[in-house]
Amino acid sequence: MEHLKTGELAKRAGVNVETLRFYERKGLLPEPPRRASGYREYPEESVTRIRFIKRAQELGFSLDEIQELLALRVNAETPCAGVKDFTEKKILDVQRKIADLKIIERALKKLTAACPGQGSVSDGCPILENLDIEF
Amino acid sequence: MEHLKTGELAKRAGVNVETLRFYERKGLLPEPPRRASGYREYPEESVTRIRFIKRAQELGFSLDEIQELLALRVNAETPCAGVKDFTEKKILDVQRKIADLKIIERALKKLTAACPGQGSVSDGCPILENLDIEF
DNA sequence: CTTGACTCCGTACTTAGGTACGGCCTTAGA
DNA sequence: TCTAAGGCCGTACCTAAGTACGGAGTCAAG
Repeated sequence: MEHLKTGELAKRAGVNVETLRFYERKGLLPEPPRRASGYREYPEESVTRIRFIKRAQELGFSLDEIQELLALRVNAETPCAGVKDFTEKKILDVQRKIADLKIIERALKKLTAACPGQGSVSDGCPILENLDIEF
Repeated sequence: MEHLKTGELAKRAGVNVETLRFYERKGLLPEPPRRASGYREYPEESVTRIRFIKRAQELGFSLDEIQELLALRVNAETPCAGVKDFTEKKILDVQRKIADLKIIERALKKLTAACPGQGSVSDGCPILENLDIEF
C-alpha cells in the first residue's frame, strides 16, 4: 500500500481527520497530490510526520515552533547562518527542558523512594511534604 | 517585605495580574489571606509556585496535570498507594519526555555540527536534509 | 484630605488547537 | 448498478489558558 486516504492516515497516526485538514491549512502538513476526484493521496511518510508533530507538542513545542523545526529539513532558500543560529538556540532550549525535567524526575523519585505504598498519607506516608521543586 | 499584593506578585513572577485570579479560580494557587479591605496578601513562596507552574507548562504539562503534581505535597487524605502509583506513572512520563528531547537534541546537533555558518542553503549547506526525527 | 495608582469583582473577549456539521460527490463491494 | 462508507469543502463550534474591561472601593504620598 503506497498511498493513504485521509481516513487511513488519520487512523494510523491516531488523529482526527479534521486535524489533518487543519494541519494542512496551517502549513504543517504539505498538500498531498490529489486524484482526479479531488481525494488526497498521502505518502506513507505522512504518518511519521504527524506523529512527530503530536509528540513535539507533548514536549511543549507550539505548532509554530514545530513548523520551524520541520522547515529545517525542507526550506532551501534560507541563509545558512540563520539556520545555524536558529538551530543552536533550539538546542539550548531543548537542553534546558531536559535539565528541568530531570529536576522534576529527581523530586518525584525522592517521593516514591521512601514510600511503603501502604497506609494513608496523613499518618506515616513519607512521600509528601517533600516535593520541593525550584527553578 | 513579607506580604505581596497582587500587582507585586504578578510582577515578580512575570505574569499578568489576571492570571493570578485565574489560577486561584482554578485551584492552582491557594486563596491567600485578605486584609480587611479585601486585598489579597500573598506569602513570598507564591512566587516560586507561579514560576513552577509556568515552567511546567513549557515542559508540556497542562494546568490539570500541574495541579495533580502540586497536590502531591499538600493533600493529606489520599491513600498512600494511590499517590505512589500516580507518582510512578509521572516518572515514566517524564523519562519518556527526556528521552525524546534527547533524540531531538541529537538531530539538531547533527545539523549544526557540519555547518560552516556561511553561504546559502541551496548550494552547499550540509545542515539540511538531515533532520530525521523518528519516534 | 486629596488624588493617582492599585485592587476588587463579574463578565466578556481572545488565541491556539482542534472538532463537528451538513450538503454534496466518489468509491468499492455485494 | 445501487448503496453504504467515506471524502470534499466551508463554516461554526468547542476547550484550554489566559486577557481585557469597567465601575466601584482602597491606599499612601504629598
